[in-house]
Amino acid sequence: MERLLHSIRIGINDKIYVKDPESSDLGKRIIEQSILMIDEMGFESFTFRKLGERIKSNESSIYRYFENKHKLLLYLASWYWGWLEYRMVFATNGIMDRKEKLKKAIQILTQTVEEDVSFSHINEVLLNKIVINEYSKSYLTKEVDRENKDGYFIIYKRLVNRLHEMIVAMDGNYPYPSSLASTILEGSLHQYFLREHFPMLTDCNDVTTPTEYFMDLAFRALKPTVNG
Amino acid sequence: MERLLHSIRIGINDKIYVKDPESSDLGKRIIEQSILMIDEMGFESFTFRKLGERIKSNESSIYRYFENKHKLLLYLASWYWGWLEYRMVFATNGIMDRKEKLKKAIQILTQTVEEDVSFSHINEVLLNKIVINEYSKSYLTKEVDRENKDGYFIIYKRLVNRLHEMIVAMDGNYPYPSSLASTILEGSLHQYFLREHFPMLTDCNDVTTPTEYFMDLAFRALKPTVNG
DNA sequence: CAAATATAACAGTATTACTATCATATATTA
DNA sequence: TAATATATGATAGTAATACTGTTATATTTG
Repeated sequence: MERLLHSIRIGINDKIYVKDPESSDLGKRIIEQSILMIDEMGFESFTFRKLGERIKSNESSIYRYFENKHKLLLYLASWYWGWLEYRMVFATNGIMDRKEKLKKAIQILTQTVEEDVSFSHINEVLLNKIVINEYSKSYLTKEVDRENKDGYFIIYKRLVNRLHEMIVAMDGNYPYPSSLASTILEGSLHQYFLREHFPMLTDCNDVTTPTEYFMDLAFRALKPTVNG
Repeated sequence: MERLLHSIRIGINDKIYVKDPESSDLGKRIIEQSILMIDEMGFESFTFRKLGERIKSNESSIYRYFENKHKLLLYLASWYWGWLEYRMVFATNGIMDRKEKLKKAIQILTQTVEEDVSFSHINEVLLNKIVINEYSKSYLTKEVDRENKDGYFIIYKRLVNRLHEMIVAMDGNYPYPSSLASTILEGSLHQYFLREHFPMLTDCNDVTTPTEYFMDLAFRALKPTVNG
């Protein structure tokens, strides 16, 4: 599993980038260091000029990979969701019991990436933090409909849909499977954020995880459908 | 009720502004027109220069009310949550039955502001749209802990806490009342956003509302506590 | 009417988010 | 190996942003 993950390639919509960052050493350094820098200074303070200084490359060279930092964020987010999707599909693959399958999916999707599983240039632990702190900014824009049309959110949508399908498989009578799926994914990012910055607004802490909360919530809401 | 709402004043942390915008005609025009402009062009494209042109005032005059547009957003958001809090407290005030009280609270908090109830310079319908599209940006920053310490999010926190208390009152055994409260508030903003831009990711549409979804979810999760 | 205060007008600065041009290094292929 | 294509680097430049500062002119208040 570990080994497999090291060599997977996440298929990202090629409209997001100008030149594929996986195709060169400079491209990989752009990805690697932008993750470190966005984590350190936040997306607002992060600029291509600063990134250029950091990787000892030129600002204009970075523009040859990404039109702007917004597109870079879309790339990082797509990679993250693609990576999570892969892990989820892999982990739930052999499970026949629908409840167990959904359980495993929720576990993978709402868990933090605790240990650094990365072998490559991408640090998934930091990328997870970036998604918690910055992902909303990638779609809360006036361009969201055009960018959605261009397929920039396709991996995220596919992931929500996979969860939706597992919910329907377990309880075909539940009336809000899509909303529950999107609530679990978005809500878990939010609970992690609250745990860090607004502990009064969450029950999640060192001992209780967002995973436990959403696992409990989902199975209070869902009742197994008797298979036909 | 309508009349009362027209004359209420939301008590907003005076560190958020340099000069109280409620204290002058220019201040009110800043609030009034910034709501219209942020709704039209989005928070990123909105600038004090443009606002100055629109209200035929000077950029530097606007800076005498708000340090920057981020603080203005915090002001608008605080006003919105304060207004919602007022409506919720008012609407649930006389209700003795704990389940009915919580129901009413969830209804007020997750409903859109359908009709323009505004009498004053604040358009609550547009403000609700702004909160859906921009609120996350007010706290997803590197300054969140300092700003939280300075009390910039106090009204929102109080609102989540009120909902938390109603949840506990109805079901004292439920283990995640804070998380459920924050999920309902944040999640309903998210479901409204999805309904508008990612309809595949939600079951909410013209006939099904986020209110129905969260009402159903909350009461699947909670079971009345037998009063002692 | 005088004094205080609020607002307007204008200028100026550092930074951002790019775009453009040209030079040079490296890789490819003929 | 020379010619050529491609990638990257260095440098300059532009319009816009996010302010700050100064001075002039209204408007309010005592």
